[in-house]
Amino acid sequence: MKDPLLDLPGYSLRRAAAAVMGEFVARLEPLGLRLSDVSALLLVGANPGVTASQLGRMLDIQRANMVPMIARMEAARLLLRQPIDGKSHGLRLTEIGQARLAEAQRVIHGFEAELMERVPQAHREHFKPALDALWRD
Amino acid sequence: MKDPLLDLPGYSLRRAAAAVMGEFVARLEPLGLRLSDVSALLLVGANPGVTASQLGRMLDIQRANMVPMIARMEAARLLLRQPIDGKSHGLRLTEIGQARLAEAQRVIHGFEAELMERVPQAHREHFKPALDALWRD
DNA sequence: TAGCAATAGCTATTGCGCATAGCAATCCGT
DNA sequence: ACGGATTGCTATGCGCAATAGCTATTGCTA
Repeated sequence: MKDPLLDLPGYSLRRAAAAVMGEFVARLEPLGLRLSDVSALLLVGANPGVTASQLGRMLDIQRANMVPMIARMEAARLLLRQPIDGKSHGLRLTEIGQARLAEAQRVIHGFEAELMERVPQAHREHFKPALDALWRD
Repeated sequence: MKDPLLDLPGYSLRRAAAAVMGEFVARLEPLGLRLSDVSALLLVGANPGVTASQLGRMLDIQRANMVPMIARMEAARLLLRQPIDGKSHGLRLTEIGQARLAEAQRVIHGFEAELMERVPQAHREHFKPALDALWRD
């Protein structure tokens, strides 16, 4: 059976991302965290007081889509919002949030290490730089 | 503003795939084709008579999700289903489907060329092999 | 300082891709 | 001939992201 897709780098990118993210999501499941939660957790942890808008810009997520995400994490007692002025709120991790972040970080680092192991050593150092060229200008 | 995500190869993979696929989808829009349509079009074009199940296995798409996809493409007169036996149908491109495939191939090849151009030359030859190691065993 | 554009947060809705569960009909190997 | 596997299908739900539109507040500038 011919498969012309196998010659297309773009298809390789798509399938590789799907496979890797699927596995990552599976490892996150025991923590009760979604993919998007983890990035927010990391970013709020590293930048206490950021607003939802700033977060959205860093993650390239629309403001509208930040709302349910923040609400869910707040409901899970992972973070809290404190008013900065009349229209902005600063986000900070609760203690629960910090603990969950620490767990997530263990998962992340283990996962990233295994990910890089799966890339043949000859290509390893080229992996991230090549990908970064495609989305960071 | 600190961004710990930028150090994670997995995040680079995710964002690169999203950026690249977004751009690709945009170029497909004038043709009235979805991302998943294109892969089906390519595969049916290269393998006339394949069944939806075989297609699904090649693309790693569940049988259940093939149904609306095939139905849509059939409704658009891109392909037709002819019974093989009492339960299977062979898929073939119509003339319209073949013409649309040819258009899609032009888009694809142009896009793939530009994609590889955006990968710094030093990393270029490592790009696809590294990705393929992550999803093809 | 008054006015106005930009910003922050939000609601509501939609689309895409993918997953699971279950069903009826058909095929095939022992 | 029978039972397990396969095919195509319905129905449904989840996660992520996009768009349009709204209110209130902020902050620049004329």
